[in-house]
Amino acid sequence: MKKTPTQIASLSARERILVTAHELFYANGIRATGIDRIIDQAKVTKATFYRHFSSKNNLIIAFLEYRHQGWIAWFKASIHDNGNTLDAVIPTLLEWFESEDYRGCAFVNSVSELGETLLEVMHISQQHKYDMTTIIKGLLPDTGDKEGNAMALSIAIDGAITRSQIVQNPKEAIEGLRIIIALFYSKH
Amino acid sequence: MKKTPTQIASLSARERILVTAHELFYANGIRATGIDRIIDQAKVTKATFYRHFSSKNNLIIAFLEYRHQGWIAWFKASIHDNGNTLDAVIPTLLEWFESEDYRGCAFVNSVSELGETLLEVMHISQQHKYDMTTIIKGLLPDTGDKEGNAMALSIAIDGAITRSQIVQNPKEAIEGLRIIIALFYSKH
DNA sequence: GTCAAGGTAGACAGACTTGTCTATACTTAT
DNA sequence: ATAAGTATAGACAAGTCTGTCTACCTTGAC
Repeated sequence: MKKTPTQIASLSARERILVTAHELFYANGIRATGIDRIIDQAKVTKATFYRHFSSKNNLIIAFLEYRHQGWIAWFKASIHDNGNTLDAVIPTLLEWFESEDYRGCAFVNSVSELGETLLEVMHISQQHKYDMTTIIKGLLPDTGDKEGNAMALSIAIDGAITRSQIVQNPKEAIEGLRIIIALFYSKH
Repeated sequence: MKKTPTQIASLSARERILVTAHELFYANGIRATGIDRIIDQAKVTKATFYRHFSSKNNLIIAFLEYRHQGWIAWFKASIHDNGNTLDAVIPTLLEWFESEDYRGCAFVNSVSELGETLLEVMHISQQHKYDMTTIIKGLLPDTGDKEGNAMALSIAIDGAITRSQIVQNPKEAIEGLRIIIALFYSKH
C-alpha cells in the first residue's frame, strides 16, 4: 500500500500519535500495543497524548477512521491507475499483498481482536466493507444481478486478503482471485 | 457448528481446561482471556492448570490443534451429509454462520491477534487452510485446473467466512458464495 | 506584556497479567 | 501401608496496563 515516509518530526503532536498508532496497531495488533509504546515512538508525553485522545479506545476509533480514509483513497486511485476495470483489482491487490508490512485487513484484524467489546469498531468495519463493495459495483456493467455480483466479487477479494495474510503467498491468493474474476468475464 | 453440551464436570481436568479455553478464546479473543478466567470456569486451580500446560502459549497451541481437529471433522461430515458435492458447502457454511456464537475463523482471528509473536499459531493456521482446500479439491471433477479451482473456491469460502463475521449477515455472504460456485458449475 | 494553549518530564494509583510457591488432601497401584 | 500422582486453596512476586496528577516551559495572539 501507500508508503508515506513522512518526517514524523514535522507533524503536529496529534498527527504523530495517529501515524504511530497506525503503524504499531497494524503491525502488532491493538491489544499488544500499549499507550507507553505509542507515546515513546511518537515523541510526545502522556499528558499530551491524553489531551488529544480521551482514552485508548478513543484512539482505536480514530486509528480505524484514519485507516479507512487512507485505504479507500488508495484503492480508488490504484484501480483508476490500472485502467479502471474489474481487472484493475488484480495489480492493485498484488501491490498491497507484496508490501513488506502487509498483515491483512486492519478492520478484520480489529474485529477479530476486539469483537463486540467496542461497538464502533464493528460499525466502522462494516462501513469499510460496504464502501469497498460499492467501489467494485462501480466497475461492473449494468447487466444481470449487479448487486449480487458486486457482493460476490468483494467477498472473493476479502478471501484473497485473508488468504494472503495467513498463507503468506500473494501470488497464490491473487491467482485464485484471478480465476474467479475470469469467470465473471466469461459470463457476459 | 457442532454443539457439544458436554457436562463439563464429567471431563478430566485437562479436557475441562481445553473446552473452557476453546469457548473463551473463540468468543472473546485470546489476549482478552486471562488464565484466571479459564481456571475459574474450568473448575481447576492454578497449580492444576500449570501441571497440564506449561504456559498460556502452550494452551493457545493446544486450543488451536483441538479446534482444527474438531472443525475439519465437522466440515467433512456436514459436506458428506449434504450430498458430498461442491454445493454441499452452502448449507454447511450457512449452518455455521447462523450458529449463535459464530465469530469467524478461529485461525484467522488468532493470526490477527498474535501475528508472528507465536510461530506455531501461524503454522497451524496455514495447515488448517491447506486442509480445507484439500477437502474442496476432493469435491471437484478431474477437469481443467483442479488445483487452481480448489484454491479459488477455498479463497471464496474464506471471504464468506470473514464477511459473515464482519457484516453479520449470513444470508448475504452465502448468496455471494453461491453465485461464485454457480459460475464454476456453468463452466463445465 | 500578558495570557491561554499546548508542550515536556515523570511520579503515581490501581487494576490486571502470568507464573511460582507452600501446604494440604484424596486416590490408586504395588 | 506407603509412595506417587493428581487435586485443592490461595498467597505472592514481578511485571504490565491505562489513566491521573503535579510542576514547569515555550510560543503566538492580542
